[in-house]
Amino acid sequence: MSGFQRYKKILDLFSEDRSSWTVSEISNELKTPSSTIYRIVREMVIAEFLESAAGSYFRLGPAFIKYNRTINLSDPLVRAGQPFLEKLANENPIVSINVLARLYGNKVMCVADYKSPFFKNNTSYQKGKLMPLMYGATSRAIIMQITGRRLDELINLENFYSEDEKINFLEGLKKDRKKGYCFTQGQVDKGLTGFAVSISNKKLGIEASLSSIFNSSDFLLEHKPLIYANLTSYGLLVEKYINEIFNDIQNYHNKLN
Amino acid sequence: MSGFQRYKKILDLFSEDRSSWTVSEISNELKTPSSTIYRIVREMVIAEFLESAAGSYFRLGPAFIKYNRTINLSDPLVRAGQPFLEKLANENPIVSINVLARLYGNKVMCVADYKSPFFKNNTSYQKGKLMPLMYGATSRAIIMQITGRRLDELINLENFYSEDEKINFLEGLKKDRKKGYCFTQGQVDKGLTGFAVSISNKKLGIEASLSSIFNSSDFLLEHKPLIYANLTSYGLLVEKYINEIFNDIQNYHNKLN
DNA sequence: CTGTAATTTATCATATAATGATAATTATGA
DNA sequence: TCATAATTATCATTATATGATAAATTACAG
Repeated sequence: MSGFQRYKKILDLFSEDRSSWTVSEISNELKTPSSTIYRIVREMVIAEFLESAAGSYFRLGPAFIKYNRTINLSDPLVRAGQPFLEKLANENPIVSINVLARLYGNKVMCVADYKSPFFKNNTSYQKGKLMPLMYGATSRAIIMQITGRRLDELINLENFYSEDEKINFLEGLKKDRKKGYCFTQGQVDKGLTGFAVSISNKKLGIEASLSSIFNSSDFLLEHKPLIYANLTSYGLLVEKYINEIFNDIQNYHNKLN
Repeated sequence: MSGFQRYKKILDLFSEDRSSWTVSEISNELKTPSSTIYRIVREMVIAEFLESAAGSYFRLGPAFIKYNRTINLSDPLVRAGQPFLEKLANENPIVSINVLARLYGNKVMCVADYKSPFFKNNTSYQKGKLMPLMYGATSRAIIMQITGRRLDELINLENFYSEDEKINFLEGLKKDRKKGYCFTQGQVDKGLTGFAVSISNKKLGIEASLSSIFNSSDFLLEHKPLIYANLTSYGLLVEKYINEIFNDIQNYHNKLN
């Protein structure tokens, strides 16, 4: 164990299911003497990456809340897109969850969402949760904008049942790219139907999507044109704002130099 | 620079105003050779605490979103209280922002909030933002539950204009403790009025508050009884649920051993 | 309140890792 | 394509982490 790994290995023990650990539990789990763990934990407590809780347990600290807030306030995708999610929900013909998601490594992460007031179900795309790249409209609208070697790399990380399935997937992707949007039913969550368009900004390295998710039971084919029109127009709007934010950032940094 | 500080110093450069840095900018700012910074940044990129953006800039990475989500899903205060914020908003006589906040070090941090659909203003208590301990009902309901040496320590960290002001503050706190709730107007945000009750759980080390914040222009004295009744009853409910969660956690850990 | 066990901190010789100057390689953009 | 900037690799030197142990502090049952 060396460098940042030393700290990360400890942080990674904390999960939704197991959100508090004692030093001796960590020590056992990582097979590392507790004097060492105590030292490292203390460092992270001082830095607020951990905090001590009752009964000599430790849990993740407030630093994560703080940095997460910084990301939210400064991420061009969130800044540009967040304000439109509610409007999009209001203009959709049926109740919906509306999601901004982006590529992180080889996974997709939702970074902002808005749910219509009377939408009852929950989608798996929750803010901060990593989702598979190959299923659902939200993810598909992201991967469909990627081509060439980059796409190959990502595709090769996935386990397809067969070569045929892989070719099939790529064919479908190509068609969606032509159509300009993705439409899937029940791929990620049973009973939910998703629509998505791509959002991208090369200069900022943003590979993302804007999607609306509906109850399959509410959804009728006649809704499709309006949903598509809404997503497309808001998608373009978000990209326009991302670009403006990029210019702001550039100007800011130019001023500094 | 050593230990965790090495990493934290870099992370702390990133802020809402300056959310992307190049290696050479970091190198200048920290007066550290860029070969060293490159090595450290690379480590953090691998760990997803940083990610590279366009134009050789780096920004905070997805790890923070992930860990923040873990905190949200597992924090007993959030888990117990989040579901009630919307209900509280609906039962209040006028539109409101409803906030769960807790003590972190010597600051107060909002960990969950719900805003009535038609509430226009914004409060300074945003999720993840650190707020002063001495102003506003939200903070006051937290500090008023602290006594003895702990209170002295926290009070001594604050800069009061005079000894008189300090004594005054402590007197007011005592009165609020007796009343069972706090009520302030315009202490943090002009034009906003706040009500708050304490939330605590000794076993879990939770020192927190539940508060409702209103537009001062909407607020009438006749609203007070209902607001107070709502806050008190939901406050007790939240504490009850926190306790249940504590028992769950205990059982879980007992099973593991 | 007291004694005891558990938790946390301190110490220190040794092993290990970080540093930074420099060179080599790899993107990037005109 | 070339030229410049960004990134990675190398390595001797310096600084830090490690972990066994002891000491101190805290928690808590009686």
